[in-house]
Order: sequence, then C-alpha cells, then structure tokens
Amino acid sequence: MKQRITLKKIAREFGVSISTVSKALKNSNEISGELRDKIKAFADYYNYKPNSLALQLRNQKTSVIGVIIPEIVHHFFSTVIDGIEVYANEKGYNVMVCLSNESFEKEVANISVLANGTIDGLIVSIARGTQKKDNYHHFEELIKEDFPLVLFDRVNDALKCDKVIIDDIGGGYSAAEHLLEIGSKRIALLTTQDFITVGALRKVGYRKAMQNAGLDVDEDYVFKLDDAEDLYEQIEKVFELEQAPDAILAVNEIYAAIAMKIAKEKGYKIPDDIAVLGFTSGLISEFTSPPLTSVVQHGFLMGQKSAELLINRIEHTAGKEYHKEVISTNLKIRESTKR
Amino acid sequence: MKQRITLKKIAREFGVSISTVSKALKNSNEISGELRDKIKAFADYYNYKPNSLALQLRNQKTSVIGVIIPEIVHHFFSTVIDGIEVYANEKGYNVMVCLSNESFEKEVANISVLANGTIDGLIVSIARGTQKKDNYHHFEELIKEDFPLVLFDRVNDALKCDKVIIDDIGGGYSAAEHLLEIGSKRIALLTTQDFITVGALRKVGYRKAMQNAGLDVDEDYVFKLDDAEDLYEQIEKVFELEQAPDAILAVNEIYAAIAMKIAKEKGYKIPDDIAVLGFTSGLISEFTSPPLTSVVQHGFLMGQKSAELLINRIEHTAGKEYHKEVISTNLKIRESTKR
DNA sequence: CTGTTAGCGCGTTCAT
DNA sequence: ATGAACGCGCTAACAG
Repeated sequence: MKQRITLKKIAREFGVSISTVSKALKNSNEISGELRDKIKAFADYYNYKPNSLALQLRNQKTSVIGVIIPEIVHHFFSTVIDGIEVYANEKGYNVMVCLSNESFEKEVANISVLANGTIDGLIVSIARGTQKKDNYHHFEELIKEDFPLVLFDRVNDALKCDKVIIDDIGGGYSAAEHLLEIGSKRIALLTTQDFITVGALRKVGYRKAMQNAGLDVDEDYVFKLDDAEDLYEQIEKVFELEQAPDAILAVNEIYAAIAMKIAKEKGYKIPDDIAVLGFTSGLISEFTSPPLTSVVQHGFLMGQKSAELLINRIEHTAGKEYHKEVISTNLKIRESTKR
Repeated sequence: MKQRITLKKIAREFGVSISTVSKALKNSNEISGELRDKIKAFADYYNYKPNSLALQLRNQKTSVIGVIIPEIVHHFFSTVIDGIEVYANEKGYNVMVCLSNESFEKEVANISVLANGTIDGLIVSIARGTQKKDNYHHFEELIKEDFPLVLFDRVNDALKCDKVIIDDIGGGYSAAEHLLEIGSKRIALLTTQDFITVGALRKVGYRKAMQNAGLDVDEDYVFKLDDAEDLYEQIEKVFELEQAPDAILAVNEIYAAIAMKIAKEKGYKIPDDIAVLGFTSGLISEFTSPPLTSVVQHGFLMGQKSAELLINRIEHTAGKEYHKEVISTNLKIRESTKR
C-alpha cells in the first residue's frame, strides 16, 4: 500500500514548517493568502486527509463506539445494530461490532481489546456463557474506571450502568392474556432454560396472567428447551401430555414455528384446536401458515436508545444516576390465534 | 471517565524514565530483577494496558478491517459478516462494520472516514445507489493508492481488486433446470430490476437452462420487481397471465414466500399445480408450508473467503494478480418442488 | 542496568 | 507571516 501524504511531506515540498502547513489547510489567516492557496491546491491534488489515528490520539477521542453481541445472524440483534448505527452516525460516531459467540472468554477478550483507547464507549448484550458462569468481573472493571457502558436486552441488574431492556414480563403477560381471552384453558409454555433471563422473565409474565385469570400454572405444561439439543424432539413432548394444550406460548419465533409445524403434522387445526403465539425476532412469523401472532420487540428502537444513552454518557450530557430504559412490546395479532 | 494509567505515570511514580518502565513491563533483562518486579506489580495492580491507539500509530497498523454493507438486517449479509468476523479474529483482526444503507453518498462518506488510518483494509458489497449511479470513483481512488480492498457479492468487474462472488448464473441455471426436470413447462421468473447485478445474472442462468431445454423465454413470464413498491401487488400480476405458470423461480426468499402465499390463496396446490423455488437468504424457506426448495448461498463461507483474501493482501502474502473467487451454490430441495 | 532521543502524525501555544 | 516546541502514549536504537 502506498504511503499516504502527510503534513510533513507537504512541508518538505514547500520548504516550510509543518505547523505552517497545518494552519494553511485550516484556512488560518495567520498564513499569507498566496502560500495558503498553493498549499491547499497541492494537498488537494494529493488528496490529503489528516490521519485519524493521530487525531484520535491527540484529542483523546476516537468517536467510535464498540458493540458486543452474542451473535449477529439473528434478526433481533441485527435490528438493534441497525438502530445503534443510525443514531451513532447521526451523532458523528462509527460503530465497531464484535461477536462474543455466546462465550464468556470471547466476551472478556473483546472487552479487553476494545477498551484500551480504540473506543469511546461500549454497548453489550451479555453472552449466555457469562450468564451461566455468573461472572461479571470484566464489566465491573469497566464500571470502576467510569468507562461509558450500556447493557441491552441481556443485562445484569447488579451492574451499575445504563440499561435498555424489553418489557419481557409485560410481553409474556399480554401474550398469555391474549390466549386466555380467545378462550384457551391449557396454555403450554415453550421457554428457555432458567439462566437465560429473558426466557425466565417472560415466564413470570405468563404466570402472572394465569394467576390473574384464577388458573394454576401446571409445571407439566412448561417446557424448558435446550438450544443445544434437537428442538423438534423436545417440542414433540408437548403433544405427549395427557391432555393436549389448547394454546402454545413460545418465547421466540423458532420455537413457535416448530411447534406449529408439529401440531399440524399431528392433525391439529390451528388456531381452532391449538392457538400458537411467539415472540418475534424475524420474518418467519409472517410467512408460516397460518401466520403467527407474535409479541413484537422493537429492536431498532432499542438500538437507538442504547446509542443515545451511551453517547450522553460519553459526552457528559447525562446525570450521575443510571437510566434503565424499558422498551414496551406490542402484540401483532395474526391468524394463528384468531378464533 | 477516569484516566487510564500510562507508562509516564508509572515512571513518575518510581522516579525512573519511561523507557525503563516500558522495558520492565516487557520483561527485558536489561532491567534489574528487583525494579522490574516492583514495576510489574504496580502496573498489574493498576491494571495497566498499553494504549492501542498509540501502538497503532507507531506501528502504522491497526489490525482492524472495515466492512461496508448495504444493510445489516438481512440474513445473507449478517451471515457474511459472521464469516468475516470469525476468520479475522483468528488472524488477530477486529472488524468495524458500517452501513451504506444502499446509498451512494453514505458509501462514499464511510470510505472516506474509514480509509484514513483507522483500518488496514476494506471489504465492501456495493450499494444499490452506487450501481444505479454507475459511479465508482471512490473505489478507484482506493485502488490507485494500493489500499487493500475486497468486493463481495455486489461487485463491479471493471475494478481491479480481489472479489468474491456467488455463482449466480450457475445458481439460476440449476434452479431452472430442477424445475424443468420435475416437468414444469411455463416457469415464471421473479427477479429484480436490471441494474441489480445478482438478479440479472440469475436471469442469465434461467435463460440458459430454458434454451438448453429447447424452450423460448417468454418475456411476459419475467417480472422485474421493484422493492420500493408493494410486492404483493406486483406479484399478483403473475396470476393474471393468460396461462398461469406451472412453476415460479424467485431470485430471493421473500419473493418466493409471497408468491407461494398468493398462489395458495388463489387455490393453487403447491407443488402440484405450481412449484415454487427461491434463493435462500434466511430461515423463512424452512418454515413456510410447504417448505421452500431453495438455492443456498453459503454467506458464511463467502465472508471467510473475503477476509482471507483481504488479509493476504494486507500482509503481502498474495501475488500481484487479483483473485476472483466464485462460491458455488447448491440446491436444497424441499416440498415446494417435490412432485 | 538505566536514560536520552527520535519518531509515528497532528494541532496549538508561544515566540520571533 | 512563519516556525519551534510540546504533548498525546508508546517503542526502539543508541548512549552511557
């Protein structure tokens, strides 16, 4: 790669000092009009652009914000990134995306690489591995140093920093409520393992709605799925209950789509025999047949909010107290629950 | 944000010079064991990490690669990024993702921000706006300066740089061939507008397969869809042909899913009356009913390949000639074409 | 064993 | 109107 042109080279070319060139290019009227024009023409011709590394070092500011997410091949997360990007760009920041791949070690490594001058602040959604290990030292370290940090979606309440979360309890609640309203009595819940907080919270909402309706939650109807294992096999068990459910509430789109597929294979009519409802994270819900009713999550908004909180933190336009922004969900009702 | 600790501060603390500290921390045996240990302990306690900006400036190397994609909320592109990330990380690079949002101006702006020291190389998939404008000055500029550049998927053959593309012609060909093999006679093609190269190339493959089978391509059966307009409306026209098609070949998953949805609404049986086939870019194909046969694109591999070419370029382990890597597709046959 | 100096590229203050 | 000097944080060659 060819060397880019620098102030130094231009200075040498004109036999003047570096600072003269610097001033000329900034249109300082300290420099004579004639020289200024010549320098500018020359710089222009060689397409001079100040080296941003040097600027960043000098200004102690990179205008880059780091983002660490568990995985990117996931509609929800890419939506969030989109939101972050849009807001950040508007404010003159660039975005550096890293993947933890759900691994504790990679999350730690990423933070350690990023938070050493390359970025002004960090937005993270915590990896499963970290949640499982329940080890948050790397975040505490950042917080101790007052490093601007925002957590979103997968957060840990013990950490003292800004957070943006989905109203998972509310989402679970209104989902279950909707299923009850259309006359369901036995609602099966397809959720994640306990250590995954979003799944756990949605379950809380579900439980609340059931209790509110005077129904007991039968734990036999709660299925804690393991993403590492075959989902089809695990979900088939739903249909081996003594009394088949008349509705299925899944905490994500994939679970819902699979459940519906199996139900149809077993000859159940959707939504008449069994209504199915999921949490949206992609486009699947729209194209299943029947299309899936789902709790929409507003990832884009979440990204924007996260970026906003972070940039306020970076630019000291936020108060000392930390914000916990809750993004409310809403229900997109489609055919899978219309009866 | 608290100031991080620097060599200078440590040096002041011990009343020694900066370079002494630097050496001590690097375990140089130029420094006495005692002092070395004390300095290391101190640095460790204050969690010293060299400022990477300073290192980058000094070494003239950032170990960051930039990626500019048209949009991130798109399964195909996020798969590619995943591939880039994985390969890059393996090689010790970080990834900076920017979005052009399909706009020429944003693409230019992004390049101008990135290619000034912050990154060692760039991977780009060209924005629609740029293709439409047919203006590639910003890339030519980079190439003139020998800046490491790799284009993927949406490329321009006139640009002298490494490229990674999908075998779109081959994909279109084998898709059409498959439809012919199952006995289709009138295959409608749902493609994009002409300036979008991937759509155009897939059409070439389709045409080739048709000719190969001794069939004429009836332009009435070719629909060039505009993503900016309502897709349902545009696709409905397919069913207003005098003779309805007995197969539909769509250049992406969404077109295919919508076509199938409309076909079913109109009472056609899939695949018996009409077979439907798409190019995969997401998970939709798996969950439609019937599931969609599709041409799979191997985005992850594409990302890896792109990163590999780029890093070879950066590290001068590539020859002078530019590579054009072609990733071949393969057909995932599902129920929508089983008859 | 330790320190001085120079340089990466830039902007700014203070002299001249 | 122009330039020297300094600092951002770090490393490496060289000096002592």
